[in-house]
Amino acid sequence: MDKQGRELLFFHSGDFLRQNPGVSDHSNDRSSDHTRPIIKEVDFFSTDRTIELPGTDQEKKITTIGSSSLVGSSINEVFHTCVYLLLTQFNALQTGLNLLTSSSGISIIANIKNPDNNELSGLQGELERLHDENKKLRSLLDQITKNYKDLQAQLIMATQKQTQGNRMEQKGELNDTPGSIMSAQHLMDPRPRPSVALDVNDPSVSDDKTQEVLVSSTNTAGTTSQMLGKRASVEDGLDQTSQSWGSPKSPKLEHEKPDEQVPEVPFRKARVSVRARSDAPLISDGCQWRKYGQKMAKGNPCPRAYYRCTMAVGCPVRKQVQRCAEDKTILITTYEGNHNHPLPPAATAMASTTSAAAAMLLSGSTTSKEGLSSSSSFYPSFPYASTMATLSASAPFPTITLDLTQGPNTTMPFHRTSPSPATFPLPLHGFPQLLGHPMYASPKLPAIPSVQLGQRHASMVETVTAAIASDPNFTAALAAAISTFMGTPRSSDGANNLNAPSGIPGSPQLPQSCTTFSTN
DNA sequence: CGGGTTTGACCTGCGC
DNA sequence: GCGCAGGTCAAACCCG
Repeated sequence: MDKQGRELLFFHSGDFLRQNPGVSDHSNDRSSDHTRPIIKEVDFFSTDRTIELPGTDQEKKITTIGSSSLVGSSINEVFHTCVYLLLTQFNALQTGLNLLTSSSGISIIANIKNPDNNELSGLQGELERLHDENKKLRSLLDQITKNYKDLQAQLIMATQKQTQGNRMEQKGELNDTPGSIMSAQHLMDPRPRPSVALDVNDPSVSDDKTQEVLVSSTNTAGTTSQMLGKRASVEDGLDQTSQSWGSPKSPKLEHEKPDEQVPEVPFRKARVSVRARSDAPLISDGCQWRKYGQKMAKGNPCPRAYYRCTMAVGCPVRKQVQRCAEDKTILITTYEGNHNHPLPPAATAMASTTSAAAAMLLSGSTTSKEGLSSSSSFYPSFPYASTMATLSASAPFPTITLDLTQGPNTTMPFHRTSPSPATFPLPLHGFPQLLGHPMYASPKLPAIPSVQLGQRHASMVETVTAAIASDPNFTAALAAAISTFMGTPRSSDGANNLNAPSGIPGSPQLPQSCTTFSTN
């Protein structure tokens, strides 16, 4: 069992774009350039990471990554490297620009107050130097963006190659499995590729024995991740005990479906816990749930209720609902599993959020185990990220906790009021990485029951765009990188992808990739 | 009567 | 091995 402790913090892009203490230190002390560390092993979840500054070393690093090592190393690792480099590069760059601007302003003021010619000339020289450096930084930013695009193209190519290789292996192992069309998301998954084809679009797939797998994989990449997780657990010899929510009863579940001959494979399942203030016994997430149990949990006077999804027979999704022992106004809803059925619009948001969060959790779990810490931040340089989404290290399952009960920023540009605080369909369809945004961290997350899905989706896109648009130069690269990291839509999903109201296959834009996420 | 809830029993994993 | 806690089952019950 992998009990690797982890804490994952989602970040608010706009926040970290504006703040970076580590870089500011550097900007004030240019002599520290030579001491900056070089990324030797990029760990997306590393907790002991120093933000680096733009410079030749990193340029070389990016060039190296962009030109080689794609084939030899895990695509996931490579991509993590890319994303991390982009983040760090831009972090440093952004801060550098801001500080330069600030420095320029100080220089001007100094000129007014001290009209000494020598000092004036010195300040002007400094100003020019700063301008030059500003230009360099901007060009570097352009280069980073370009490198990212190049790397993304290489990633796609490598993905295709690897997919082809997997098909060959799959044909060798399972003659009855159809060829699969795996998206980059699948290859982003750090786990080994499954030997079971997951192509749901293949019309030849009619075998009931594989239907559940196929259906599950149809809806989202999240399911694929979990299926891949199953495979990985077996191949790695890790986690031999069932880690599904129904772990003790999972064999029984198998018995309930005698014709279901998908092998029982233990796998790690990520949980997504949502903390929200609500007086209602349940949060309205759009799904239909049936309560199947209730227990008194230790250390909590409030009972824990167990629900399973009843929207489709055999849907593995379950959730636990329990009030916080410390604050009974806080309702803790923990989701696990992926829906194996189409979701109604109202349920898509939450399902996508939980799925994507879980996918991200699982995706990063194997690439940087050594860098994970139970008490450290995912992005220590993102000051607003704390308390937004954390990953529990003590939990038997990797669990992301999305804390919606507190927000660091009360100046919410997108705040909406709602007459019905009992429900809050999260408008986070596929944007789990933005859960750290103050908008979604409001103590009173608004419900938008009257808003049509399309409108909500559109406004959500705008919201997301605004949230990460602190710097337009970085928006495209970061959004594409993160969205791909979180899960690229399967362009082959076609009609099966009911959660993609307006998906644009192949586009690296954030909204498209996210719309295909569901809890499957 | 069908579907959902309640609740005690049971199973399983884990720590000591 | 034993006890505890988490999770699930399933019969009884409730409700529309």
